This record gives sequence, C-alpha cells and structure tokens, in this order.
Amino acid sequence: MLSIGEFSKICGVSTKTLRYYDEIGLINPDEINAESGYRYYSIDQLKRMLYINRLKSYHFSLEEIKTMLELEEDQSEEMLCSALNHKKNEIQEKLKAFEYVVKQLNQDISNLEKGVPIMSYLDDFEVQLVETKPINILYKRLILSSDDYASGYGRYFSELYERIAKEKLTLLGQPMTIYHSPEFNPAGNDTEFAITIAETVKGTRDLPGSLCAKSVLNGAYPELTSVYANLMKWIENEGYELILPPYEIYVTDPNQAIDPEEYVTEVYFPVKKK
Amino acid sequence: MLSIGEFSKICGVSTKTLRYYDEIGLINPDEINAESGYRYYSIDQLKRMLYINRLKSYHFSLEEIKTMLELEEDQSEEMLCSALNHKKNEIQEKLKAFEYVVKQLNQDISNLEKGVPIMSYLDDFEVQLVETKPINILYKRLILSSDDYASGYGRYFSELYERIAKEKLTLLGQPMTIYHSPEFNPAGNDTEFAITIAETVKGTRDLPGSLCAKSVLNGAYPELTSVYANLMKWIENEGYELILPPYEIYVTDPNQAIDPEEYVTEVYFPVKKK
DNA sequence: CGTTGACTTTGTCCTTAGGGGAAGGTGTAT
DNA sequence: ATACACCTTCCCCTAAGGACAAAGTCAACG
Repeated sequence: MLSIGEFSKICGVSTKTLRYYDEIGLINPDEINAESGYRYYSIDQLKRMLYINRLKSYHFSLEEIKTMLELEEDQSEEMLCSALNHKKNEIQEKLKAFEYVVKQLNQDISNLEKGVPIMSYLDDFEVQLVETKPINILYKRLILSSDDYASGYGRYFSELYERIAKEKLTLLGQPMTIYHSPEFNPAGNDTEFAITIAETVKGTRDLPGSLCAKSVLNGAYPELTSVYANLMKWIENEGYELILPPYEIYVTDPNQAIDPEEYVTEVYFPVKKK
Repeated sequence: MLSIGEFSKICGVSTKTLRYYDEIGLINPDEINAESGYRYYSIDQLKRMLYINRLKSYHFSLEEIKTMLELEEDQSEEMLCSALNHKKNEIQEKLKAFEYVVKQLNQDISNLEKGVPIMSYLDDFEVQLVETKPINILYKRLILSSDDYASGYGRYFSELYERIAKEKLTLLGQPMTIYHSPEFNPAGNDTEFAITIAETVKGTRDLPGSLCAKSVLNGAYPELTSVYANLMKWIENEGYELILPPYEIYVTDPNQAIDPEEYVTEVYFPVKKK
C-alpha cells in the first residue's frame, strides 16, 4: 500500500488533487485507516490514475472522465471511441481558432511596426445613407446562442430555401438576418432569418422600407461588431436615431464554402432624423 | 448616451459583463445617473470596448488588458508590440500542444479500433534488475516547477557542462536527474541535475551504487509517469522496496534538437529486498 | 521510551470571467 | 395611471484545484 504522498509522486499528481478526486469519487483510495483517516492506495490503482491523466491530457472534464470510467465493460469500447473522436473534432476546432488568432496577431503586429494603431481600421469604414423599399420576407425567428450562429446560419437558411423550393415560391433576394434582442446575451439572442420572396404566404411578413445607414463588411464575421459600433457612431454624429432592429444581408452565400475572409455582408440600420 | 442594453447590443457584450467590467474598472460608464444608478455609455467608449474585445480574442486576461489600457501613450507602442509577440508565442506553444494531443488521440483511436485497450501499453514495459556502481556527480539541486522542466533541462545542464568545460573536468557519462520530492507538487519539485565526472571538486557528491530496477523509455517525456508507475508495480510484485530517490539518465541528449519521440531515457529505482 | 520532524488530516478562503435569478426601483409608451 | 420593458444591487454558483492553518499521526533516531 502506498501513502498519498508516494502515490502522488509516482503518478505525477499533487496530493491536493488526489484528495479532491477522492471527494468527487473519481478515484477513492483502496483503504482508509479508520482511526487516522490516512488514505492508502494500492499499486493496482496506478493504472486507473494514469488513465485519468491521459483523459485529462485530452481535455476531458473530470465529470466526463468519471462517466467514462463508469461505463460498463461491454459497451465501453464504442462509447469510448466515439467520445475520443468527438473530442478530437473539438480540439481540431480549437486548433483552427488558434491559427486564426495567430494570423490576426501577425496582422496587428505588422501594423504596429508600421506605426499604424491597432484600432485605426475603425475610422476607415464607409457609411452611406440609403432609402430601402418595403419587401416581403419569408422568415424564421428564434433565440439563438452566439456559439450556434455558424451552424444556425446553415440550418435555418436551408429550411427557408427548402420551403421556397417545395412550394415553388419566387426568390427575390439574398438571405438576411434581423437582430431583435434589446441587448446582447451570450445564452441566446432573438434572431430572425429571412429571405425576400414575391408571394405572400404563411410565414411571410412585411419588412418596411425606410431610410437606412448602411455599411459593407468585407471579411469574417467576428468583425461585425466593429461595423455595428461604427454605424452607431455615425448615426449619433449625424443626428439620426435607430428606429427599427438592424439587419444584415449576405451578399456572398455563407453556405458556399469560400474563405470567410472573402465574405461580403451589408449591414443596415433603419434610422430617422432626430 | 447609450443605456447599458444598447451599448451591450452594439458591441456584443452582455450587460452582466459590462457591469462586471465597471466593477473591476476595465471600462466605466461615462455617466451614472445619481438618483437611479443607471449606467450611460458614450459613443466614444465603443472604441475602447472593441479594443477590449480584440485583446480578449487574443486570450489576454482582463488583468493584462487593464494594464495594457493604462499604458502611457509614449511607451504604449513598444510595450503593446512586445505583449502581442509574447502572446503569439504562447499561442503557438498551445498550437503545438494541441497538435500533439490530436496525434495521441489518433493513435488511441486506431488502437481501439483494432481492439487494443488504451492502457494496455502499460503491460509491455520491460524491467531489469541491475547493480549500479557508485559514481561521482557534479550536481545542481533546486526546486523546479513542472512547467519549467523543458527550459530547466536546457539551462541547468548547460551550466554544468559549462563548468566542466571551464574547469577542464573529465566527463564520464550522460546527464541525469534525481527526484527528491516526497510528493508531486505542480508548484515545484526538488530536482537534482547531475553529470558523472572523474574529479572530486566543490559541487560534486557521491551517488552510491545499489541494486536498481531499471526501465527504458523510448519516447516523449509525458510517458515518464507511466514508467514510474510500472517500475513501482514491478517492485511491489517482486517484493522489493525503494530505498533512495529514483533517477533518470538521458541517453539521447535533450539539448540535441531531435524529435521528442526518439528520446531514449533510462529510469532507475534503487531498491532492496524487503 | 520519548522526542523530533516529516507526513497527513480537515477546514476555510481564493482563483477567472462572468451566469442565474431574486427583489425591488425606474423610464416611457399608451 | 398603468403596464411593461429595462435597470439596480445582492447573493450564490461554476472547474479544478492552490494556499494556507491548526491539529493529529507515523517512523526513525537517540
């Protein structure tokens, strides 16, 4: 039998961690001295501990690891395999995200070296004042969390396109989203996916025309908030006010698998003079 | 002036977060109504908020961001540039780590598909019983955190090699490390870097010879704990006990920039019959 | 056999970056 | 005037332990 310190040393896990794992039932000492409360681990428990370490290195949460350890022998193999594959995909996603960050960092660094302040791009946005005509949109409105935007775009626009195809409706414009949430909420925002069509059927509504401040984003979606901010600034400076929820029109179809940096998106803020 | 909800919507940050940032002084509303306590943000604050968002996307902590925002204008550029470069390196480290994880995952997945249990490699280690001779080592002993192992190896062995070169001492073996810590502690472990030499000078000591259980690791260092575990298991099973701190000998010099997976490391556990 | 020092126990508070929800006050449109 | 959307503060919660502190236990040494 090994004391907690010996066990700790062998498997490279602090005693604190071992006590914590005991507490949450991830790995309990084989034996606990009834009088002193000292924990004693058996040599055979090393394997379980090393397994835990490995799963931890794969970024599974302790909760997940616990579940994986409790799997019945007979089903364990498939479950495990699917869990590993799932985690692999997650990590590859993170890899991509990190690569994007490095790219952005490089851009900012090279700008700085040229003496260009990082946020100066904010001053380069162009804003136009346009008059939009009322249109008839087929829509789907729901609460969508910001994490699900990417997949949501694909899914809900597909639904709308499917209906248009099935019911032989007449497509009149690019896909768009309208933001109804009064504030930003990471848990979910009130979002309306819409496409302009000719017919007035169930599930369509009128999007009134109005004066709009419009800006065009060439690039990936994370930059959208900058466009929003700039439009708001412009509106304020020019003495306008926002009168309806803002919306975006996707000029390049996000379903087409092109480089995100080539996306073109128009942002409209319906306004009137104050 | 924008209410907290409006400001939230424009910059894609929840009101909860904005109140938190107010609390920690990252961005305070331009104006707070004295009676109602309502927060009001100015349009000009959007830029600061977007800057914060960008730095957040670079994985800076709020603490770091705060410091960066408080930089004086004149020194800000260089500081910022060095901070960005530093962060870039950090992220590239993480990228490498993730790539390694994916590789490991792929290996485990392919093993599982072949019906080989993930931890079965543990049963394949070979353990030999050897008698070591006493040696004279030039050493450097210190507390080293597990994060600093990689850089520590380079640094402290360099120091030792430098002394050997300067004082014209006679090199007799590969570099080794001896683990004195009674338990594993992520904050730092009592580690001794050593090299066998011929001369007895200041900073040398005797490493007594003894019976040792020995195992050889072919591969990257994260696998070391498995070797430790296996040696302990073997010792227990065969009726031995550990009598001195375990040590490792680096057969391939970790300073040579070869693929970590080709490293060869011998692990020794000094033992005696119980 | 006693003492020392190393080891272990439980307990409480702390960390990051906010999220959830309650109870109650405020702003504004009808 | 009232309804309702919006805002306030306050308190508790997260994951995975780390940092102590006070007190109890073990083993070795004299």
